[in-house]
Amino acid sequence: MPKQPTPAEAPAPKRRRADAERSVAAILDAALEALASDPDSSMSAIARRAGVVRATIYVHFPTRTDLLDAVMEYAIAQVVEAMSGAEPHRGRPVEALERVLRATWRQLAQFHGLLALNTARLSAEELRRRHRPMLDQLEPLIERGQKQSVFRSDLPVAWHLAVIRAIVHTASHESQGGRIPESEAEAAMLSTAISAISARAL
Amino acid sequence: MPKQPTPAEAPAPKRRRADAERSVAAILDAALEALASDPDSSMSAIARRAGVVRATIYVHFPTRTDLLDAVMEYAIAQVVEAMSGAEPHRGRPVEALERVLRATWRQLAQFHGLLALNTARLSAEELRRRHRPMLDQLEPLIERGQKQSVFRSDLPVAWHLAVIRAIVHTASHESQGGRIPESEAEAAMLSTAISAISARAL
DNA sequence: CTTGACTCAGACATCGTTGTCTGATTTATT
DNA sequence: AATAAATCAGACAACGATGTCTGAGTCAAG
Repeated sequence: MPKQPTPAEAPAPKRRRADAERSVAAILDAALEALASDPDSSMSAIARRAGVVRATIYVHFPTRTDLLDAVMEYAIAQVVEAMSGAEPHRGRPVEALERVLRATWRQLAQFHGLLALNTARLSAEELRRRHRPMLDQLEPLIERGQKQSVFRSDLPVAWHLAVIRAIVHTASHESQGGRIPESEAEAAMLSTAISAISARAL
Repeated sequence: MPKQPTPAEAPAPKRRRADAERSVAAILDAALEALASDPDSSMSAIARRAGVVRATIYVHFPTRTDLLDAVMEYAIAQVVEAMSGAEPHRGRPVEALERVLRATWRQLAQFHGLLALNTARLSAEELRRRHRPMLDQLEPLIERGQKQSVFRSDLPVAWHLAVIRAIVHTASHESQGGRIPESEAEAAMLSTAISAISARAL
């Protein structure tokens, strides 16, 4: 399947003016912020935050659902990039996990609110499908740790992944609520995550 | 402070007809179910599920917010009752924790959706204040475990509580999504929760 | 500089939801 | 059986959100 005659880049082959490109970016960023703090943010609110008129959003995203999908893809791409940048494959599993989580957790925290949104509007399967890219970054790492008997093997990988996700979100939640400072939250998250999935006798 | 001249029971001193009592109960139950599956359920939807006309809800709950508050109080009361029924104070900390979680987690799962609702409409502090009764059931248990060096003392109790809550929710989520059967989810939840908060050398 | 793409300002119809009200009917209580 | 309480059925206004449209103005690219 070689290149089509149309000189299309991979995802959005539309040729837009630099102008429009900026608008889309602004809208995406604004939507991310707005929806993270309130998943029911209206199009007006998003437009206002983006410094744009509401109708402009509809030029680029025909419907609210389309915008939501785009925002989700945008957010996940950012997280995946941060994760893979932390090289999950390198070094001993425990250290690799710490490295990845450290690099990721603040970002995940930022997008925390989006989860609520998506659990509401998407089926569980669909949601899982879209989160896949993030899990794919961690899954081999966990499996590697299991093979080395560093992580518990009596529980499925999927469970470990779910637990780690939950602990990361907990840390962001507790720190965002001012219950514990960010640095302590990070430390607590790391050590609890390790504890939770580590095999008994180290 | 002895009894007031008015023969008032503790919470709701209103003298209602048996009739109305049933309606309120039906509405509360319906709202619980409806909101758990969709936090944005409309009054119509709730009324329909309760086998009642929408106007009837407004007879007992002047506004949507009032209903939401009542539902939340109702749900929390149920959970607290289940928890205290499991006698958190009795026996060794690890076993007591297992007992309490086992008795509670399915119920908590049922109300899982309400959390999303309340995080949206309430401030973090207010939310925390209302969840207090549930935490109060667990807190002494965790502290007891820490004093016996069974649970980690290098992390605050509040953190342990948050982690436990997160793990329970994760279990309910994974099992509800059909990723693992309920019994396995329960086992995984228990053993992970213990792992997460236990001190290193048992 | 000229053209076409893009944005703005503001209006509009449509829809669903909340909250109120009325009058007729049923039901619990005594 | 009589009385008061509660529900029903259905209408209503008010509101906010989505999505569409128009016409005028602005900006990037050739």
